[in-house]
Amino acid sequence: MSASGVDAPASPPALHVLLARKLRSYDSLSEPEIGALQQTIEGAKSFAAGQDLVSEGDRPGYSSVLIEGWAGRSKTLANGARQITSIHIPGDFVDLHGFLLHKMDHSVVALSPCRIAKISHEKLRWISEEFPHLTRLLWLNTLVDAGIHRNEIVGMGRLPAAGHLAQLICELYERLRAVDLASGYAFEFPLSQAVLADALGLSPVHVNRTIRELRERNLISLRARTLKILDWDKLVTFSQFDPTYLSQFQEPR
Amino acid sequence: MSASGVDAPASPPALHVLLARKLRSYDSLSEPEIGALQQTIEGAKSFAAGQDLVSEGDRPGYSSVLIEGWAGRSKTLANGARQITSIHIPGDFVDLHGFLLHKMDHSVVALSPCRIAKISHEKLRWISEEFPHLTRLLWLNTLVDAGIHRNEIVGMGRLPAAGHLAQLICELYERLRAVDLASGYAFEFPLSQAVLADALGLSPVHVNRTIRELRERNLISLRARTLKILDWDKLVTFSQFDPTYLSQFQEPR
DNA sequence: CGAGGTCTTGAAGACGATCAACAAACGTGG
DNA sequence: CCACGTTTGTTGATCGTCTTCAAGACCTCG
Repeated sequence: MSASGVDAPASPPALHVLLARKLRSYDSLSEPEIGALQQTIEGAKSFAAGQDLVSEGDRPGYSSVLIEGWAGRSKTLANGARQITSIHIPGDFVDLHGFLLHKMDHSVVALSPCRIAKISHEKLRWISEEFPHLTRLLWLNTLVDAGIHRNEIVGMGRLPAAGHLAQLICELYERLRAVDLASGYAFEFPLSQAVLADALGLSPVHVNRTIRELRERNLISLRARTLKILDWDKLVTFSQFDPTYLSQFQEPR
Repeated sequence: MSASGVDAPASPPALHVLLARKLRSYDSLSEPEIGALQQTIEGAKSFAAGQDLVSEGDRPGYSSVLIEGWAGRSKTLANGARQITSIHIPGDFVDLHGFLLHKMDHSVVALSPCRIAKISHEKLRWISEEFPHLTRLLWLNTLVDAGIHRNEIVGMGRLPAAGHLAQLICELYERLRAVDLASGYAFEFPLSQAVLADALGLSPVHVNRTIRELRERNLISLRARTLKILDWDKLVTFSQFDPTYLSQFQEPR
């Protein structure tokens, strides 16, 4: 992992800090709730880019939180085509839904070198029995995922490629900022154009041309795995991005 | 769950029956849980096709369960284009996520004449404090919605129009069967081609041609708002439909 | 029976896919 | 540190799917 020009923290924060920060963006946490989270954490595990953290059809006994790196939820079709349904960044619970869904309806794949920590489903069940408020925040976390999915559907169905890509960039920026992984309007962007194509439902060639369009419009720069948003307001207007669905505002829940 | 093979019931079932049936497809319910559901029900309300049950930006104090008719979650863009992110049928909680999201990130629109019942968020909170197992089933209900969204993303991103439509038909059939709204392989299908276009992210003209393709392949017939699946196995193969994500099997949750 | 919505079809055009070739960047071992 | 192979990015040409525009048929319901 390279030391980049972007000001990533010297060492990644502990899981419960990362997770607590995320849940706190929805509502404040009590001491016992933080303690409960802390207790549930199990050891970290590393994955190389391209590896499956979880595979379609699995029935994992735990859920995983990303500590470092990016991951994606992906489905692969008979002809080998892959669709990434959502992209995940540090602090994201990549398969919290596995707790109740049991059988995974998709894979979770490392899109860059990743480190995760686990929370057993047994302990999640304990939380759901003993900590209703914390449970609601975990539930909310999965509801935000669903909101991300809905936005993706709108992007795929009704936006042209450039608008769709711009929207994804806006969303990732807001989410990265919420976990302190952006410096100014720049952030590390570890995805190849081929991966981006699988996320957007486009061909790699067209992703290349779509990025060029955003460059030529002076909306972004992307080079050496660093993405810079050159004009946030114009990018938001261009993509019709509305961050409501991310629910990044504290309210009693 | 054995299909009775009979026509739709003469009068629609009471809300708590419909909802209990749905949640029971995930796991069995205790008497107190059924009692709790029963207590939370508030009066029914009717909507004409095209009306909003809930509008984007609303902060409703209750969530709605469809008793009769079809509804859709929809977002509208600046140019007036509409994208329906999911279609809902009787027994579906159309905006359970509003309980924790608070501000609606999309509208819910009646796609046919609808009747709904309400459950106040206050009572949902009470359930989440007092009935952890029932809460997990409600949570699961929203997770299945997210799975439906993910499947839609795959359909939009990586399937041709005909495959995508076929997939949607397979999904709707399975969901309708689960609430006894299919007789054999036929069911009432109240959507116009224009509405279907907004759900699939296509133009109405192309939806027309796509339906024709499925007809010509002898996969479906669609006439007088009645859809018949002529060859289930071929339709499943053609659309690569895999119902895992619907989680319609009982397990301890 | 008329009117509006819905369905159907044709023709032309746009957006994105595919195929092919090459350039640039990266990483690994010598 | 350079050489070399592999992955990633870039560009052009052609093709196909889906969109748009337009017109007419059909259906449904007052």
